Amino acid sequence: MSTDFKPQSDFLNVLTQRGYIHQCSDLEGVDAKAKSGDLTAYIGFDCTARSLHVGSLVQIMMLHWLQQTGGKPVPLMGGGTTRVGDPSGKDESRKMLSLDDIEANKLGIKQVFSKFLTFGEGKTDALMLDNAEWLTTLNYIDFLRDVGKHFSVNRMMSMDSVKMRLERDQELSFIEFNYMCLQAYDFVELSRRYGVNLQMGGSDQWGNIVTGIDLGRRMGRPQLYALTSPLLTTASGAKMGKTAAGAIWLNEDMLSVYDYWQFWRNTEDADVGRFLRLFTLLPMDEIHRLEALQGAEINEAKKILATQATALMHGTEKAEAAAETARKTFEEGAVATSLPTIDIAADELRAGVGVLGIFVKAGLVASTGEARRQIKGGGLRVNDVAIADERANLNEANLTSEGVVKLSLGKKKHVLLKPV
RNA sequence: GGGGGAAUGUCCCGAGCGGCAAAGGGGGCGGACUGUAAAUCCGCUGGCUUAGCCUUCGCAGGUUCGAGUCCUGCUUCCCCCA
Repeated sequence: MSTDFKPQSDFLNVLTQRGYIHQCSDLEGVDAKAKSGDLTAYIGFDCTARSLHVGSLVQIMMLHWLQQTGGKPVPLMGGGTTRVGDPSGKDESRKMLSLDDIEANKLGIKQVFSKFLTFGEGKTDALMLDNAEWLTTLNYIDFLRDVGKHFSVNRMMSMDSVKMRLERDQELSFIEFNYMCLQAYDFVELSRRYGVNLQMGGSDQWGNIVTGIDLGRRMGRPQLYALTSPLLTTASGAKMGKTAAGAIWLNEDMLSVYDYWQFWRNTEDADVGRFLRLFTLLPMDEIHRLEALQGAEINEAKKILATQATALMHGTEKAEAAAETARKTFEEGAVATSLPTIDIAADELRAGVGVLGIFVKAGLVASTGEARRQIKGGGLRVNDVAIADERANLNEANLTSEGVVKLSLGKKKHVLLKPV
């Protein structure tokens, strides 16, 4: 982003200081709107999974700050656009989701917003919308006549995302063009119906958003604005929140609070400051203090990051419980009974169960084959003792004084086995 | 419409004289070292009831003791000519 701009509004001040801004179509324009309390911004969320993951968290936080600084946030469910599918950045087209799946996903995704936004009828109350509201009733011919005539294919061809595909001889399907048009139309429709004047999103959405601004101008809407956040990667270049174990989901039924806390606790040193700004509400001077910590001391900052970020999502109580579980597990080496737990029938345990199967059941390894391999590499432990023999059995003798068996993969992943 | 190429381990990229569970990367997981970090080094990276068995190289057939590899047809993608 341009550097010498000095925002007047609280909104842009916060976003600038905390590093949320990658590109903006008109900083002065957005600033003026924000200052006059006249800023209504939306962000679209695809309904492709039952839960959003940390990749969407930057966007959610932007909506949060907008509301805190006097603007009106509008999370938009892509109930309509998900039926088409956004092919940007994909090398093969996404498989089509059934309407039932999309509905179910929508319900799952919605939950999370109430934790970050206040909904209601007031001026700065958040508004939850779904583009199925206007997209599903769209008539193709009408759409082409009223909206389609405003799209300049010439202009769309010159967009980076499109140009890149063409230059690389990569497939660019017709559906992708349509997705762009629908998203642009969303912006205009939101402007008409709800007075939305700003669309935010990840940096990969820039082209789509600007197309919307252009369409708004052609269709006689008041000036619309675009603001994107940087694409989040870790300091070592990996995509945020993607691990082999799975995405870092926001919904508790997809990822336990403890694992969510652990995700933040394991932040790389170089990311701590950035993440504190983006994913906590801590004041800036506190963040400056924390990110200045050196060496092992930075672990204190990581714990604060983890607890703060987890508290935003799951509440302070659960966040602190997760922090305490981690403290017992890692700092005391004790068995914290609050670790993720699976049940086993007491009779079954009495009879003895094979160690391979039980690690699979605990979800620590994907197959007995992987369990075997991990045992060879010294990666599986029972009550903190590495398993030497893959044919070993567990029985009541393995119960700790807490009445559980602690199963571990590596040094960080633990599951308790509890007889019932 | 004609001609030429491509599809490989269900994360990706990619080698593969008829003997192949299939080279090599990346990514991931584990071990060592650390600070639950990074970097580095080492191991692993189809499934199972594991001295063995089963399933994998776009799809369907065929040749062969034996096919990722050869033949035929099909599908999809790319390039060149029209």
